[in-house]
Amino acid sequence: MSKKEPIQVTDAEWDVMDAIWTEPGQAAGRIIELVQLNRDWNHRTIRTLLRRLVEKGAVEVEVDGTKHFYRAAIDRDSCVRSAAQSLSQRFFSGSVRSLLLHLVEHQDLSAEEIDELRTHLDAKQRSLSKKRKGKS
Amino acid sequence: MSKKEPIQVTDAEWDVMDAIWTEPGQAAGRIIELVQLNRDWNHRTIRTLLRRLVEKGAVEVEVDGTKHFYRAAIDRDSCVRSAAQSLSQRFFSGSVRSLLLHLVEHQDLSAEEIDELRTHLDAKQRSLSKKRKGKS
DNA sequence: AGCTTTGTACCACACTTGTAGTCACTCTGT
DNA sequence: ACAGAGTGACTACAAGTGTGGTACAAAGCT
Repeated sequence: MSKKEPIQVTDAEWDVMDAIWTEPGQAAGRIIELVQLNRDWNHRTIRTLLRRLVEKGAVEVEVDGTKHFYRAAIDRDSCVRSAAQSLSQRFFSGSVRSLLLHLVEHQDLSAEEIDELRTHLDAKQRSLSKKRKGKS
Repeated sequence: MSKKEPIQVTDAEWDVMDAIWTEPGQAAGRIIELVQLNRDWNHRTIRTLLRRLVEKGAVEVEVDGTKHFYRAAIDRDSCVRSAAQSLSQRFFSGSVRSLLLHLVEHQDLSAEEIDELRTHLDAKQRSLSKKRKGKS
């Protein structure tokens, strides 16, 4: 019975999460390096963000003597999923389908991207019907 | 040379935006009614949110004597678009295509939804190739 | 052994956000 | 004309965020 509320990660914190997802189990020094590839932040700032992520439960620490090693406690894919869900919640009263339709309609997609998407949809549909057959 | 930064609307404020998008050009009283259909907020709170939205430039006021009439200065579709973009920015280094692929892969879609999506993709692709032909 | 670097813990501070309260004015019904 | 309801401007205030400073211990270099 933990994490009922989905852990609210802020914008700045995402950049730290990214570093941790990229190289799990690193100490603060390395994480700071990684983050600083993208953001021009003081190492103090990044340490603070790390601490807050740990407090929030988004990141776990393994203490070894004096050093702390960090790894994500939340999975990247589920973060994407829940972000997408909150987006569709906000604009399409929860319908991911509507979100997808909107994106297809309003974002500029190249012909190749459309093709790729269709390929994936086909695969998805095949696996769906297979599952259905096997199930019922 | 205005609005370079995309106007940061907060969660609570979205609910007010929704009311304004639903019935544009209403006075505060009506907007408060609309918001209160969904949220149990004090009318003070909603007035504050309205004021902040005006300050941010997300909403425009037309003053008529003593009353103010509000209408959105930003378009709903572009809000969805930019939200989707910031989402793909965060998780897919800006690629909306990757976001779409991820959604198709990881969100549960029914067979009907997949069909619908494919139909839209087809239409999209047709209009694309038409445009390409007409252009170059 | 002492100084420098590295690392963690705690503190600071302004700005934003959620959630309202107060003041002052106007409109409306009696 | 006055009381009460509606409306807008300004104020409040705690929690959350972005950004970084201080203090102090351990580790490593000279």
